[in-house]
Amino acid sequence: MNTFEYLLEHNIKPSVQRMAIMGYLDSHRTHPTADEIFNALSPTIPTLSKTTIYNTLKLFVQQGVAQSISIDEKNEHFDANTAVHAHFLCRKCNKIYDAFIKSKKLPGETELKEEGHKIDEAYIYYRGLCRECMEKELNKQNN
Amino acid sequence: MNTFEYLLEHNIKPSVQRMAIMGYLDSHRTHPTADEIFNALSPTIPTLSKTTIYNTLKLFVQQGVAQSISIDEKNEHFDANTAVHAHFLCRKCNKIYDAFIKSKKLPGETELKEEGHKIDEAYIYYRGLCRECMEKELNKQNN
DNA sequence: ATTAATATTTGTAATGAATACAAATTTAGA
DNA sequence: TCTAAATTTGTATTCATTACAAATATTAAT
Repeated sequence: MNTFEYLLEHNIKPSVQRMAIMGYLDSHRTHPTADEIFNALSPTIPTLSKTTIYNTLKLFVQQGVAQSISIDEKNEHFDANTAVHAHFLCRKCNKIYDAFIKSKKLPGETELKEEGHKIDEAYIYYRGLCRECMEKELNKQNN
Repeated sequence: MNTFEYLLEHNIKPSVQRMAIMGYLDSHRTHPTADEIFNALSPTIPTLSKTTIYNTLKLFVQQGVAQSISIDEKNEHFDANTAVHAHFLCRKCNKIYDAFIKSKKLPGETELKEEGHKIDEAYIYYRGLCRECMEKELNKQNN
């Protein structure tokens, strides 16, 4: 991805900080929090402020180059993938997994539209235990 | 609903506070926050503490008599309807609407299960502008 | 019934992510 | 270069939620 062009196309002036944050989000599809992004970029941009991270992420969401994920009640997570897709949070390791969505119609969508509501955003969240953590549990028992 | 029996059936000892909170949740399907519940019950139970509200709601969620809705990034909302159903948050009036789900399979669910993850909870959230608020906007323009 | 053990509730203090705000810096335009 | 606007920064604040320990209520045992 050409971060510079991509931001410009979405009416975001590509400052050093914004490029760095977008670049990080694009290359780390791990749904990082504002804090994680700050810790990752702080060494290379020593003057970086956490407020800038928050401001920029809010701007990114507004301009449609990132989506905010509220699957984790503690922290807000961010995703450079703005397409509607499902997220799965593992309660053990707190990793967030993606899942593609095949169907065009999402559950309840038709009903809400028929009632006259205008839908702007859609999120599908799952929580549970991921495969990796389940395997770890099994190994513990067998030792 | 017989609140007393209902709590007992779910291994929750029906104290005065718990009955009141469950009763409120059951009779007010408006997805209230902990604060709203506190303000509503505080007059009738003057000694009521906000910590009790939080403790009780957490217990309710654990025991499966309520679900927590994180559609609103400011506050956690609660719902006595524990069935999986979609929620729509109006960005203008902040009202949360329900929507029934017909299909048994939720988007992305099959993929996640095939990858070996165990799903315990599922949420479907929408955000946008509700019918009522859209009509208000139109009336403003026509005056 | 009294006492002891347990569970629940309460109030205050602490936490911490997110925001407000104003000063400092950078960028763009004349 | 100078001025205005935009962006960034740092600090202070907010506020929902949690931690914790004391107080109260409930249950069980003797």
